Amino acid sequence: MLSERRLEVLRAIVQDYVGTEEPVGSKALTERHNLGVSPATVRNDMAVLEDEGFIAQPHTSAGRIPTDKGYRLFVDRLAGVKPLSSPERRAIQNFLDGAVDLDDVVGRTVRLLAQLTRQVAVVQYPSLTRSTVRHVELLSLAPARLMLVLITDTGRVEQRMVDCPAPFGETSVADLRARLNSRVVGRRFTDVPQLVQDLPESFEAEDRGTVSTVLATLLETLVEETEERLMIGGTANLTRFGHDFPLTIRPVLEALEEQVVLLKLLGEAKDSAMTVRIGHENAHEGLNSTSVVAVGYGSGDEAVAKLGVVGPTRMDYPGTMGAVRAVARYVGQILAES
Amino acid sequence: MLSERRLEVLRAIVQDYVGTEEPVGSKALTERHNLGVSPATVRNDMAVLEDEGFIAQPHTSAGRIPTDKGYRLFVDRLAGVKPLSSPERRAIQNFLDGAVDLDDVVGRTVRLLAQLTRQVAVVQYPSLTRSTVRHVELLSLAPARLMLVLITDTGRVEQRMVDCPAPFGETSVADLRARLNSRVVGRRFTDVPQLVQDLPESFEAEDRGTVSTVLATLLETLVEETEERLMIGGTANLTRFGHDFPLTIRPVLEALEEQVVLLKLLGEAKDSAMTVRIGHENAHEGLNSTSVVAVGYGSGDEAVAKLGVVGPTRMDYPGTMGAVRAVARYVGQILAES
DNA sequence: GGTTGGCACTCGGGCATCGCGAGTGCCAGC
DNA sequence: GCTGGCACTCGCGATGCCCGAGTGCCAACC
Repeated sequence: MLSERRLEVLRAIVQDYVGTEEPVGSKALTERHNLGVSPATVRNDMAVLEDEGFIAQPHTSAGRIPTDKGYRLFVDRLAGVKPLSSPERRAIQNFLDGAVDLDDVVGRTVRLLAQLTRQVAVVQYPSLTRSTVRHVELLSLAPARLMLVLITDTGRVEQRMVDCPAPFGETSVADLRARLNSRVVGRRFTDVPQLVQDLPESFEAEDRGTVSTVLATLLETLVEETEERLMIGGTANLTRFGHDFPLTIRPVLEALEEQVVLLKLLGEAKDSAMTVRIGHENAHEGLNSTSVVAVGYGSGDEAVAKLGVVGPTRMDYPGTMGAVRAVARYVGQILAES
Repeated sequence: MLSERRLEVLRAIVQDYVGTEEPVGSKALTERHNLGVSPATVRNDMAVLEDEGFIAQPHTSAGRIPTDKGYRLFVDRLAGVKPLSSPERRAIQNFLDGAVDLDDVVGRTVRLLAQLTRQVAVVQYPSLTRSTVRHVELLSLAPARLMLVLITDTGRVEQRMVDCPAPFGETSVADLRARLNSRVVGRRFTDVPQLVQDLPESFEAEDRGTVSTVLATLLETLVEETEERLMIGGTANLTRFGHDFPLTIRPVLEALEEQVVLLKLLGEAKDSAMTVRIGHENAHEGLNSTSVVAVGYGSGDEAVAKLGVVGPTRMDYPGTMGAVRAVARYVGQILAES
């Protein structure tokens, strides 16, 4: 078990390294933090910390830098979440309040988060999985062609064309629309399949084919659109990483372009709790030298999607976590209002 | 006026430089292209080309590299547009054919273009300005709350909430929906305002307020959504730029994040014709060392939006132009079909 | 035992030096 | 107008050197 002071030394190392981006030595440490002991003592502590794998030297006779394990300990036990200043909070609220629709909310959130943390921001669109249906609309475009529009409680709208096997009259359209809505409005996506299962039977034989087709399309939309979309921003901040660019930045940009990777990344986080994945804790190789701070957000109690930032392992964890949490909270509010 | 051979020398320089990324000297030139003259002659030609500002030396006693002006001449007079191979064409078509909705089409197009050109791809969503209305839907969510859904011929769907000044019955909703559609379906957005101008008058006094509100929201949507959205991809390709990264890549990433800048960039291009803006021809400073190749695409004859790529001035212009043109063409087809 | 000052040692980064070679401009000759 | 020759330039990479920050260890001290 590490003594109190050694933890203190680790904390100091992390803080200094995050600030200066340079390996930190024993002398500099004692000068900047009054630990009450001499550099020699700190050196001994550092040797222990290195043995335990919390810090490492890039090369002999250089200062120490935290390892992933070191950051992990720092995040788990040494760092709190730094709350934002109240001007910052106000700025967030003002900025987000101006949004006109869902796209705008997400867009603004990304920009806000990127600016606040000076890192790459990732915001997932509210998932349809946990959403409920606000309305299903059915429009007749041609005798045998319908348009199906699905509106969710999070303000998302999806539409699909449906080619009917047989002409489908206006009254039938209205009928189906009404029955469909009476069954699914306010219900969860996951519940919809069983709720509409027996619907074709209640129609005339000639219309059953069309009704089935419409339902199939609806279910397909629910499934298909459950795969989530997301928006990223602040990639220019990647250039602040280090000076050994090409190698560092490349794989990160590549990873960021693969939505699947990002979705998995965010998805791994447990529900609404804040998750921090450090360096090699990220499954994806390209992100081995980055940390991901993510948290769920939602219009109610439940998280409907995640948002977070991707930055160098050498990041200001307390500040970043504070910003991420605050933004998630406000976005949740905005969504609940609309 | 430059002699035929000098133009040939310029072409050779551009081609070699694009291929090798290194300043090209007189000797190497004569070895790789059989110009039928000696290095000494080429040196004289190069001196002239340099005087005229088409090429430059990074430093004394190094080879020459093309200037923006040199690339311009190359693009205008020396280079054709390289058509894609037929396997490539087939691949494009297959890839795009799998798209399920507009978002998907745009997303696939971006990825395709980025992959094909190995550069940063930018695709603008089909503009609403030139679009026509396919359908307007009006749903009653609560006695005094409506949802307005607008569907365009390019498959885009926009929706807005409308809070009515007074309760609005179902029959009135149906009435308004029908009249609205009979007037605007198939018409251009720009024509809509006058087409619906006198609509409130034909309603009962008690409903006029609501009708006006709905119309106001509709017009607002038309205007608001005329400001275009776009999608970018392939930013990882920026890392192939040069080896002097941070300085080069940073401003480009920043510019790419500002949608306004990009929209202006694409917008500057004349209608559907292919435009190439080289280096300093780009108004935005961050893009001074990049070239933009853009072209309009559309579902019919007219361009409804632009797409293009952003890459280093040192790019394979014929190949890039070929890819951009081909992709634009196929996307146009896809949109026309749906 | 933990802490401290002292000391020899290590090693990377920065800087000046140097030689190589690609490339140039110019000139005289064809 | 083209060509071969030639002297010159200059950036780049390799080499060697020094400096200083930082370390590990040890003996002394509390």
